Amino acid sequence: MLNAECPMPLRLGPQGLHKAFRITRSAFCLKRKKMELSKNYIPNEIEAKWYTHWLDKDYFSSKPDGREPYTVVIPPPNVTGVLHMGHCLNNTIQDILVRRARMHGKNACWVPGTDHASIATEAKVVHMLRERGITKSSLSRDEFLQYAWEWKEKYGGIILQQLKKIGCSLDWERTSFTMDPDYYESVIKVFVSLYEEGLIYRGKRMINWDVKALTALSDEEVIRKETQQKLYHLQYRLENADGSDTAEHVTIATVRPETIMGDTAICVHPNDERYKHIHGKFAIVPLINRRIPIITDEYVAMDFGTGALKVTPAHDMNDNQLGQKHGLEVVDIFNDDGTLNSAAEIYVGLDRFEARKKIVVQLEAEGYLVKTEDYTSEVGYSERTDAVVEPRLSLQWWVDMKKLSGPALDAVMNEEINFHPAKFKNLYRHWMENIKDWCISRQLWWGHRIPAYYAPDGSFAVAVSKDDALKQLQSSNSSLQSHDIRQDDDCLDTWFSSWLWPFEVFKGLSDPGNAEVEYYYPTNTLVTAPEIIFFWVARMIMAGKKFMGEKPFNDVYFTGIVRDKQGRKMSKSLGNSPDLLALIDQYGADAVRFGIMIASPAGNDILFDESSLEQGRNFNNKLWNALKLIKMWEGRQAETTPNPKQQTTNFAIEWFENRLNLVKSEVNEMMVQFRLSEALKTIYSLIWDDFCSWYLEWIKPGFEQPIDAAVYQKTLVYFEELMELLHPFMPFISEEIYHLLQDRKDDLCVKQMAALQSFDGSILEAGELLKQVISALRDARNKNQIKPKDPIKLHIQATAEESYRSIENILLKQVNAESIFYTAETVPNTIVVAVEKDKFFIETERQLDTATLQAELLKDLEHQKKFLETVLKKLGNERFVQNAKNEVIELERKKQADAEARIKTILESLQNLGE
RNA sequence: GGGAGCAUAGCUCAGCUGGUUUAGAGCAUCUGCCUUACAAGCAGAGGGUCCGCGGUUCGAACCCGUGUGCUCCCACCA
Repeated sequence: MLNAECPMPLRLGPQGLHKAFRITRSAFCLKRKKMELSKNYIPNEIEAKWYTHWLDKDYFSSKPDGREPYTVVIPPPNVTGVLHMGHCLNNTIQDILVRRARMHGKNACWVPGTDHASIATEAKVVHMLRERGITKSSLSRDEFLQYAWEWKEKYGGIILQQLKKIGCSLDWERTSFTMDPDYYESVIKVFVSLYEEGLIYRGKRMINWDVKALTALSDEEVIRKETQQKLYHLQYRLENADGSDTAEHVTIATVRPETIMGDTAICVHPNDERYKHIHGKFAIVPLINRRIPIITDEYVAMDFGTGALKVTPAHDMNDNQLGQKHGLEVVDIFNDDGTLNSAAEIYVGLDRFEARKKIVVQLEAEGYLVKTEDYTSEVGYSERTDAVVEPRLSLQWWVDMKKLSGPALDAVMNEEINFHPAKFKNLYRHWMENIKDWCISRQLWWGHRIPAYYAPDGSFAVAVSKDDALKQLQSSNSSLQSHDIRQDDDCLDTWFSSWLWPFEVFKGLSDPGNAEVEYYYPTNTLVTAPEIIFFWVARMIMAGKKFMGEKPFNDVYFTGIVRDKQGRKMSKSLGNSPDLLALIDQYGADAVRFGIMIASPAGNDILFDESSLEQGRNFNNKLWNALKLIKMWEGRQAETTPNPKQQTTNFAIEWFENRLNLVKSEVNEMMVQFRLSEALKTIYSLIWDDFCSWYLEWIKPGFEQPIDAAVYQKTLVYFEELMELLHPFMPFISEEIYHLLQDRKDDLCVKQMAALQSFDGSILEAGELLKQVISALRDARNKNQIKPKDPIKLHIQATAEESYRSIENILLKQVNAESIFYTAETVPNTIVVAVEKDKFFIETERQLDTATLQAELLKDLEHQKKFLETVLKKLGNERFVQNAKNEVIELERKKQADAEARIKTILESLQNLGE
């Protein structure tokens, strides 16, 4: 395996990598002077060299000017993040769009940055402190934050450095962070203004509680997973209203027996015949003997479990609603960390799942457990800590989403913002139409602290500063002093800052109307994963509309989710996520970019397979070898002389030039439609098939022969143009080849692409015909076991002889013919090959295997006859002839003529064989 | 329970507005080549009930209906 040693350490701090690039580059330049082109392409040094060069030249930095901007803001990765496949896909796509825009005269601006990721970062810091023997609870808020910033400065943002390895052309001077001072200020401003408008409120509601992170979670942060559980059937003794024993029982089914101490009712369906006789009675909660009422509600499903439901308003979303409806008592039996509190009366201090085990044992021992069933249902887990989420009643801050969602929904539905692929519009609409209020408070220290200030009497004020808050509070209590009031301890949900990202990176809120935001906003394209369409995309649209009065972007490109070969999502816990940096070292960044792009149309999940990286590496190598071939000709140019071979090479040039123009238009069209992988495929095939396999072979001079100087110069131009097309996708090798082809002072990275040119269809057709002829003749050689080295004599019976005379040279070497003759008659004892209306007779020394040939011909004849039949049937159909478009009918006539000609040839050939 | 999407070669996928479709590409397979750019390569080949069924149409991989299978999203049946 070719695994060149990495010239630089893999993981470096923020400054290290750039430095490493510089050192490598100078070493490389020294070596370069006497360097021959290596056998295979070796990417590592070349990639480091060019990235440094581009940075030195400041190509990625953007300032407002007279050009049209092309703006992309990076979806800010977590500051704790490490580059993985998803990032690689996402950022490669952005880089392709940005580089292409840069080469098309736009002022391309791609803004990098990171997200403070409150839960993830706080968890990392807590972990780091624990290793040093420090507990969070022993620290003051300020002390903790000091450690957190220390951690952020030291380890945070590694991912941004890693993006350089894959070639991302980000404007590094614009690197933003969601907790930069200006940004922080804007987040607070937004909170205050939404509060003043009545769109933010404080309320006690059921929330999703993360018992590990000790914080509330928004609905979107809860992952529901199918979980194997047990459904326990528990018997509750019944009492009459007067307290006398009925000697009856009611059996309920529950998956959470540890919550029975929080039960405050048992509920049955009012129409359930089985339970009508117990309406109005009371049940006794086992183990703790609390007396609770039997209530009725249509909410209960009669056909599930036993049809009787225990109601625990403190620990279940539905039970809470039932509780409110029926005025039930709320008994909260859990502490913050998921252990039982004194309200539980028993097993106090024990973890909820430990308590469950013990309670089940006790219930069974005391005869309350009548049945246990296996049961699978969806359980909520914290996205960040994977703890089972505990529904909990709690006082939190909320955003009223109803008013914000309207304009954001419209913007997408009326295509002011375009989704690619459009299918995500439905998903978006569904969510927006059923939107719920957003819980934005988090019980964390790392993040934007909620700007609410409390007076000792519990009243509070929301303001951008403590002083402002004090003034507000003093209006009702003039004796209040600054030291009397206390700021809310909680932080805001991370998304409450990232929803401002597309404009706040240009200080759209902290410095309203500044020249930058006026120029760059709204941004052009957002590239992101469909997973965060609600978390982020929807909220950015709301924020853009609300705070800037304008959409945040024109287009949203949704990538697929990168999965492993078995279709599983890549995740840390599965360990199926490959080490991206190791892959880059092994295959090269261009190959990785190629591999991940070649099979990933917008919105389709991609099954990651290393073989596509191999394909990318092989493509690099192909390019490298084409370069070597052309470089061999550099010193062997001959002045143009009028000789018969001239015409041949003219044809090749003319054909490729037209082909290039055609493909350029095609690629352009695909790029406009965001069909990136198709565009890459098209370029790949243009280079490998048309340029290398056909064009270069057609113009290739004989062994140690000179090449026509004009042809050579044209070839350089074509190769450069191919590199131009390829550059956005594979920036490193294309830049390298651009410079190795000729001594260029400019750089491909900022080269402006020429306007599209028209192409001549008839030349392209002639080229296709030539390819067909060559392939057919080669196939005939193969089938007749003519060794590649054995030359043939070729007889051509053509409708237009001249067209072959002008390309004789190409034909001679492509099919290894020693001579070409033209004939009007069938040539006996030859292999006959028909292409369109022309016939080719291969004369060879070799004994022909007539039996095999005959069998082949008969098979073909059969096929052609069948085909002709279907065509004739179609043409015989009056309604077809009446209704179909003229071109379609013409085409069918052509098919008919071709098939008939072909059948005739086959018959002649069979006759020829018989002789 | 509600919604969305997908089903094309052994595998991964293209196939945009129904007609250049006699359905393509890469990988894998087979045959022949170490031809002085490239064996990480070259020249070829084989391989398909376009998930089943029904319909619309002169014409369907494509549109409609239906069945089956898979995936994802949303939702409070303990």
